[in-house]
Amino acid sequence: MNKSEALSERAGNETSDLSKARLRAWLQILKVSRKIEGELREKMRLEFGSTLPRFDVLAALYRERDGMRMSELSKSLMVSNGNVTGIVDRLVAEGLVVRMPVENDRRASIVRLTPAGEKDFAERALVHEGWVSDLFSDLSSGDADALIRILRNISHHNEAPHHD
Amino acid sequence: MNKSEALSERAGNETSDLSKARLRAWLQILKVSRKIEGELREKMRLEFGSTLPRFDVLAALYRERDGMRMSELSKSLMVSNGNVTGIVDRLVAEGLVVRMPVENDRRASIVRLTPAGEKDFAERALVHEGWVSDLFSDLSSGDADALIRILRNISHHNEAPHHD
DNA sequence: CACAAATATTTTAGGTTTGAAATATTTTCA
DNA sequence: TGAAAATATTTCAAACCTAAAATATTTGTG
Repeated sequence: MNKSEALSERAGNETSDLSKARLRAWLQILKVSRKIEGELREKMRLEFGSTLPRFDVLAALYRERDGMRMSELSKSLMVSNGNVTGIVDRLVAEGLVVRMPVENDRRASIVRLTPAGEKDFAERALVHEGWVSDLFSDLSSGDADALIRILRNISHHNEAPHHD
Repeated sequence: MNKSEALSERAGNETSDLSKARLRAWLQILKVSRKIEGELREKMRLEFGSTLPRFDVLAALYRERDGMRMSELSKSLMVSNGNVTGIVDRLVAEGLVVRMPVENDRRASIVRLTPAGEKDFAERALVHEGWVSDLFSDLSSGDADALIRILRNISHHNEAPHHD
């Protein structure tokens, strides 16, 4: 705790100005992220008859054309294992991804895009980028860079400590 | 569209550098917001045996001590009506809020904190602010202000148009 | 007044999400 | 080798969340 923080602390449970500024920042992040997510969810539903979580899975698989394990997928998306199971099930039912067995490990399976999945995602990704750019049309190039820099700092500090 | 944007547009569906910067900014917002939300969810569960959505409802009601209608609550939290019904049901079961009839309008009801709800929330809010400040401990006062300014711009641009 | 339109909320169906338990398989090591 | 530990995934129960339909009530209008 630095000097000005220490000075502003009192008995009884008051909190510092810095702490309050950080709380405001967090609430603002939450507000923007909910608003944008809601807009994108609606567009996704109306234009593609699909959902954001499915789009996220397709995006991850599009970056790894040889496919990913379920566990890699859930780690990359930062959601639980059980969650990915259901989303992949639906994408399989839609014919956009397939599950393939892994040589020498019958516990695991590799998920990858079908040709239809690749084609659909490529189209959707372009449209999606346009939506985002529209929703952020007040964000200048400089502010975008500043935003990314500040948020990366926060991300890095909260990076999950990896086991060796 | 400004000159450099126009110059970087091509036939066929390429997108501008600015559009890509905005997309990166959005993905970074999403990443931070998921990470922080996950951390807070876990702390909320372990320390209070509760959840973020319930905390959010309590927070809204703490700001409006005379209570709010279900519709005001869902508008303020930016979630659907039906969603709030379930969360309030659970808070009622826990004894933290009550539903009261509205004079002259039997369709509506006012939700407000019980004394136990006020007491519990006041305690939790202090702890919560501490968690947030820790999670954002790399965020300087200046960066917090910059972040808030930039995000407010985005919020305002995407403000729901109100009906008169 | 009657009755259509508007409003406030709940209910419903379908999907997303978590954490924990269950299942299946592989690896480790005594 | 063979039991225990570790790993990969699915299943499960409970909660959250949305959009749309249903219910109940109030308001506006001919």
